[in-house]
Amino acid sequence: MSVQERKERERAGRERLIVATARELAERQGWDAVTTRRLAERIEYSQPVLYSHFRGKREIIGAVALEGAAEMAVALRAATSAADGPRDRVTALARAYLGFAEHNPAVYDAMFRLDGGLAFAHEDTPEPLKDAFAALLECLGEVAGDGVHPALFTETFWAALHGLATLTRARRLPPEDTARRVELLVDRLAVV
Amino acid sequence: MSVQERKERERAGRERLIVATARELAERQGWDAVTTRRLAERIEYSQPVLYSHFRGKREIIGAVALEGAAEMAVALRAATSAADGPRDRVTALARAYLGFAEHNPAVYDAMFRLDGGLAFAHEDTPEPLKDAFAALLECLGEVAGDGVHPALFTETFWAALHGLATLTRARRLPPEDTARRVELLVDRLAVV
DNA sequence: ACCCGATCCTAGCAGCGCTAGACAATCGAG
DNA sequence: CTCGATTGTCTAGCGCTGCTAGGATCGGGT
Repeated sequence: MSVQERKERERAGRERLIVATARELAERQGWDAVTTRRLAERIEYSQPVLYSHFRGKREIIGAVALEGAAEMAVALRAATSAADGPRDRVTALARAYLGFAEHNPAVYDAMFRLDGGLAFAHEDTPEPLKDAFAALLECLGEVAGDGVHPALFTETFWAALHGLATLTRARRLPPEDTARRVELLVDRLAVV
Repeated sequence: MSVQERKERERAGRERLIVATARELAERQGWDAVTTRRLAERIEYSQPVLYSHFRGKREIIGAVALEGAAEMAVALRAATSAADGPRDRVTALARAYLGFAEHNPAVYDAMFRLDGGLAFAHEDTPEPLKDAFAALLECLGEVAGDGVHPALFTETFWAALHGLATLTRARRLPPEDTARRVELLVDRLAVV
């Protein structure tokens, strides 16, 4: 029995290695550089091994996305819990969100830009994604204002942050004024 | 001399054909389906002909993006000019923007999600892109509010719309509540 | 009528995601 | 301890991608 357990542990370890390697490679050289061949070479196995863990490249992206979602949830909660008062909490949340997107662009892409084969806004959405949204909701629900559904407010605020994150990184927006845009967003959207 | 002119006309016509075909194919089957081979086959020329007009696939995407930007500017101005009062104008603008993104997803992707090799937020940004931003600015500058730079306000509002457009289309947001999210956005962001 | 330059196509390169089938290592039964 | 079955891994290859070198062909100018 322990032989089987050891094998399963090794398998799980290798799966983590695949995800971590894919993430690192994507973060360093972009997702285009994450090819099954390169990935296989880095983990020192042949290509088909990847397909014994994941159905394809899509699912690897999805795995990175889930890992990222869990980390983002932690980062957001850490930022909000360190701030006093609803307004400062929202500002801290927004900064933490954009900071995460800026410092983990490949992970952010895996979560929200690429197709990782994950379900969103469903009952069968994976737990880490629901939890990341919950982290947003916990903070933003406080400032939705009267007569506005907290989830709807959260979605809208999130969309605004997502727009800032993606347009800035795609050089569609000059990065210098990000702080002022965030300030404007918080000032106008949050009811305190 | 007229021979040369005829040839140039024919060349220009073929270039338009390439762009239109790429756009149609992308709109119908997604950008992944727009391969140089398929594109060449549809215009009834061989692949290398594409490269005598554009440096590569990237530039073809860029050409579609420019065409789309011009159309979007027209659509936005048409929507705003049909509305009375700043508030209704902003609502109309937001709806027109999201409508354009929804009905021309491939063109929208070419403009804002894919790399078409175009410069943004620069002095050497192509004219159609600057003009599309100008169309936003004309309407949104009115409602920036005191002490807020119109361009900064426009960028922020635009980012929010972009976030809604992309997250909705990527199924990250349920599409039913789009209208309410827009209403919330206009209510809170625009100063009337 | 001929030549020469412009124009276009055939063929091919390296790399992609993914998989069939061969091969080796390991396990359980006799 | 040996043998067959199972499991795990690799080599090789398919059809596709974006892109390009080099040869053929066509048409205008002399």
